[in-house]
Amino acid sequence: MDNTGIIENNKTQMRRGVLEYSILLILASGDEYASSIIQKLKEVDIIVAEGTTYPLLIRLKKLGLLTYRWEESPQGPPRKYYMITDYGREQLAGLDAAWDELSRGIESIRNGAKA
Amino acid sequence: MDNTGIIENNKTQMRRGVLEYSILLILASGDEYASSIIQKLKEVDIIVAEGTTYPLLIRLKKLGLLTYRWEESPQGPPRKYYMITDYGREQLAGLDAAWDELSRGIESIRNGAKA
DNA sequence: TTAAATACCTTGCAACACAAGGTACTGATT
DNA sequence: AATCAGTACCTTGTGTTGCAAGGTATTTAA
Repeated sequence: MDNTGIIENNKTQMRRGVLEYSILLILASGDEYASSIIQKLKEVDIIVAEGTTYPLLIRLKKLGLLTYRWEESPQGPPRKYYMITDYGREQLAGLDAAWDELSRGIESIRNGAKA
Repeated sequence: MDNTGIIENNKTQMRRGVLEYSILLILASGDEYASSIIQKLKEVDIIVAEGTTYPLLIRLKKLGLLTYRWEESPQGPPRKYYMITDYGREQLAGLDAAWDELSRGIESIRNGAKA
């Protein structure tokens, strides 16, 4: 049995849960296009694939959390800059709370587990 | 559009990522049976359904992270007490690291987002 | 024997991350 | 003008898995 398999699989699982949150957080501080979002996430070790990101951005747009505008690129095809909406900021506040709650929950179990 | 829908859905998503981790953490500090695990998770606001827990425990057992023993109950049917294995403890260490990494990642984005 | 409480488990559905594959624009090199 | 490399967008198919709903079994008490 491959030891790293379970861990790797679970890291993926953990990431899944916070992906939307992470993306909203990034966009809350400035507009970005898909590739730059992926890059920024990679920088903080939250690795995400293109095939995950594009559908997710489209979903968030449909939900009204994001909009976008096209912008010329210095090199290559135009970029789709995503922007967070007011509604998106509202929801982000809720996600902040959800993350805090989850963190507290895990910390509680962790400390309890030290017994 | 229902405001709470997105948040609720996302809380579920976040929970998903840490469920295996949470269960291993709980079992690391003592043997428990399914219903008591669910109860303990509820106490720290990590709500999980039976239909999620039973298949998950079975999966973790198949992976060799857990084993179980039957034990009589003071009331009602016998209980299946799950126990973490040595291998499970090894993997748990990896999950601890994964959780820390994820937390750090989110905190980084969050702080960056305050700009 | 019926009911309530506890505990176990399965089935079917829906959500969703990802690998792989595809399209299209730009600028540089042949 | 044709080709290639780099960048950027997007879709399809597959597999995993959380959950609601429904089901089985044991014990105790009325």
